[in-house]
Amino acid sequence: MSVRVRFAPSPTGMLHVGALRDALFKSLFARHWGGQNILRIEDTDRTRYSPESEQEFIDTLKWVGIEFDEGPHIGGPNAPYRQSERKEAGIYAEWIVVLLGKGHAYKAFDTPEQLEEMREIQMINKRPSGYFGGIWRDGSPEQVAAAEAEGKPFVIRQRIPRDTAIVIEDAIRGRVEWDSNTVDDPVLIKADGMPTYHFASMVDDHVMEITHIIRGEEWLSSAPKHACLFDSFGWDRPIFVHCPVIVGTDGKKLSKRHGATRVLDYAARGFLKQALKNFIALIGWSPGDDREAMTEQELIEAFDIKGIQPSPGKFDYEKLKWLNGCAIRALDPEQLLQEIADYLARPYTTEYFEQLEPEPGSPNPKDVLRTLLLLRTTIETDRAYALEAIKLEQQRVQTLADFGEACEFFFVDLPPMDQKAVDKWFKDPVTASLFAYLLEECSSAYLSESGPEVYDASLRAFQAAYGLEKLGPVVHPTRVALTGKTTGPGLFELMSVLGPARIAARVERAKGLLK
RNA sequence: GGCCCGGUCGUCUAGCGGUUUAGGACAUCGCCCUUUCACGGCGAAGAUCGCGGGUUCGAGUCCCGUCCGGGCUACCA
Repeated sequence: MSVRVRFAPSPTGMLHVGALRDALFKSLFARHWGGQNILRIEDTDRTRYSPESEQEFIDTLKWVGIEFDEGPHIGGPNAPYRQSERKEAGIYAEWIVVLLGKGHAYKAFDTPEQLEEMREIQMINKRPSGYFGGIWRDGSPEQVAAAEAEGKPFVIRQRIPRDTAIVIEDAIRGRVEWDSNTVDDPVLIKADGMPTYHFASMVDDHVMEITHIIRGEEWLSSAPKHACLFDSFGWDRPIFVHCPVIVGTDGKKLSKRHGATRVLDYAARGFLKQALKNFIALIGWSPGDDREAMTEQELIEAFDIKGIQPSPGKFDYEKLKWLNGCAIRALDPEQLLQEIADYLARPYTTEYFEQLEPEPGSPNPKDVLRTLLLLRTTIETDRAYALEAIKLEQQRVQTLADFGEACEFFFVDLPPMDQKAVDKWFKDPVTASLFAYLLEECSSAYLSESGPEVYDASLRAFQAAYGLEKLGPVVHPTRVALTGKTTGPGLFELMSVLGPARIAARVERAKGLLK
């Protein structure tokens, strides 16, 4: 039998990195075994469901390149794939009748107040809290009929067997056992007729022939209920795989406090989908050897449940950046340029920086946005020039967003000058001669189509002519004059890309700044 | 309160009773490369494997206890 897994999110907000990890593991697992990956929307809680959120889930999944073989957006043999629609189709009603008939479920007419009081008493008595009986679990048919005749609202609960052990064999944690007397009777059908997760999900997993229930460890405590439900129906249990979760640096569940958790924000910050997936896969999973930077194909080939760690992992932003830098360097320049163009074409990229609050220690979002828009314009108007600039910066950035700031000096007429750099490098008397020399060189025809080696030779000729011991006094003032900064690509390479006209204009301006 | 899960360098991890002076990676520091910043290369520092008992000739690896952390304990998922 082929492997079948499902990503079954409840679209109640943004798609965060924890959900992405969940989806990624399943996708990798399905691809590894040549099985099917199914998308199912769990929207049985109508008060929390939002269609915008569902759209965000689909958009995000599309961006990261996690694909499904069946789902609400593409259909499939098990349609519909939204639980609200499956409810309308009568799927859950049909199965609850079966369960009721077998005596594994029962109607309970307790009021919320009664349940609340029950739990309080249980806590005080140091007993497991939850619904273990009351009058309805063992209510007589007459009592039930009477309550129904009165029109009292009711829920349908699962009848968990008592005085026995419930054992599951988890693929990551091994054998886990519960005393069934500590497992309460969960609600299967709510008073409004909607199924709960416990019921809808398990019924769907069976109907859709899911072979592995891969989910976060927060579900482990409900696993005995789910296992019992399969047993009650007489269905084969799928393999349970309870994955560790991703937590924030404080060890708590990832939330807004830990910085960005929305996957689309990572896209907007200029992370490559392959780097993000690579990084996310490495939290809680390892190929078993020392490999870290891996391609999609390598991840699929290496992915295995045996490599999943039982303990939760923290999200290390620094390592993500490193991996992203590796991914950028792995691209050939043409691909990279296309990647950048796509990145800049996405509306959310600009939107993100527009609404981002400035933070001390990181570049001002306004500046990032400005330089990014400049890069976009240049790619549109002078693609070849933009490509040359990007080639030179490819080795020194970590995110796509970094290209804006890094390439800025290539694209503006006169780059903004770093005053400290000017103060440091424009005071040597020889600098005036250097600038004069550069202007003269630029007016010579031979420089117009020159490569880096020609600029190299030209500057070294100046060094020799003035008997300078080191190249520094030549290189540094020139760099500041041309880029406004003390850091950046190799000077000769950058000069070759700028060309004599731009060089001349910048040197001319720099002359005016000399001490 | 109850039930369950987890615990190896700051972080992600390798380890599946002996080849371990516990390996790799990120971050940190140093050196090299070099016109700068990066990239790359080399190296340093960093974990008595939460703690305490066992089992064993031998334990990070098995068992028990304990502590700490987390999850669940909804007519949420």
